[in-house]
Amino acid sequence: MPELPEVETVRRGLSKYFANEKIVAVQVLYRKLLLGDPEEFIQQVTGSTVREVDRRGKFLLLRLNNRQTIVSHMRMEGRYAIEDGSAQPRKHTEAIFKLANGSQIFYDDTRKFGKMQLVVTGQETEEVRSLATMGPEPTEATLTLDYLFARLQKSKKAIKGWLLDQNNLAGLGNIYADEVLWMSKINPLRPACRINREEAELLRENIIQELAFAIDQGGSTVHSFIDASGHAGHMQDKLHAYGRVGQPCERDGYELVKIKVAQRGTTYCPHCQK
DNA sequence: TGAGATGTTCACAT
DNA sequence: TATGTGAACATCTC
Repeated sequence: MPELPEVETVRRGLSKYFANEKIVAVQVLYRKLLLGDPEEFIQQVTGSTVREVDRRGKFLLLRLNNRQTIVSHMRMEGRYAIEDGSAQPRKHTEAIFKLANGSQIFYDDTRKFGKMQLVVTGQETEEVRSLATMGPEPTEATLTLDYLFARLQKSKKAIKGWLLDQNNLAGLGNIYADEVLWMSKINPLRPACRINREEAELLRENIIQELAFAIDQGGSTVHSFIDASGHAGHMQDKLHAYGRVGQPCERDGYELVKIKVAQRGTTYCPHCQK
């Protein structure tokens, strides 16, 4: 379940392995992976070179040398893997990029939710609507307290759901939303507009620090996430709330409970998250 | 055996 | 406009 830290980890892996190697062939084994015409995709990508790999929120942007960009979203279980030239497609392999150096990059997706789309470089926001409306990246410079607090005040939504909305800020998913709320001692059901400025400041710092820390840990391996070279992350061992239902809160020892907020499983401490 | 849970985004309903 | 719900899928658990 790639969230921002996992996508960033994959981005770094792909940057290294695509690294100016020509893509000599593309195989698409699941046509619905692609938004747009599959033939057009294959034709444009074949013979091109990935100059660099960018990221915006949970989207990967593979910059080709022919003024095209592959916009890739892994959704739930999408996964890139580096393989040698003899590797055969697996049950859920949806696309294969064969590189000039003989290696292959597989895109696998057990649940088939992930999507790829070819767009003209620079036209991403015109062609991918969620990129056009996406909120700021969660960094010190781009996620300001003034923005965060003002935007929180405008919404009555439960804070958990608010944090998951990529239009408010980019990159948080279910795992890290639970984590930053636990760290900030905020109840996931609290309406966004009921968070005061001091709490917003704390929330902001926790979001920025937690995501940076998770990237440093190579992401969380909870269900299927593995980086592009096949290594699991370590972040799952550092989580305080997500996946710890029934276990004692590390702060006060009370039992963590699981509820549903915005249709998503949400684990929190009812004693210290107010 | 089969219902329910898993989690991201979009389309649609209210 | 803002918010909520179900669908797109496959797999695992109870």
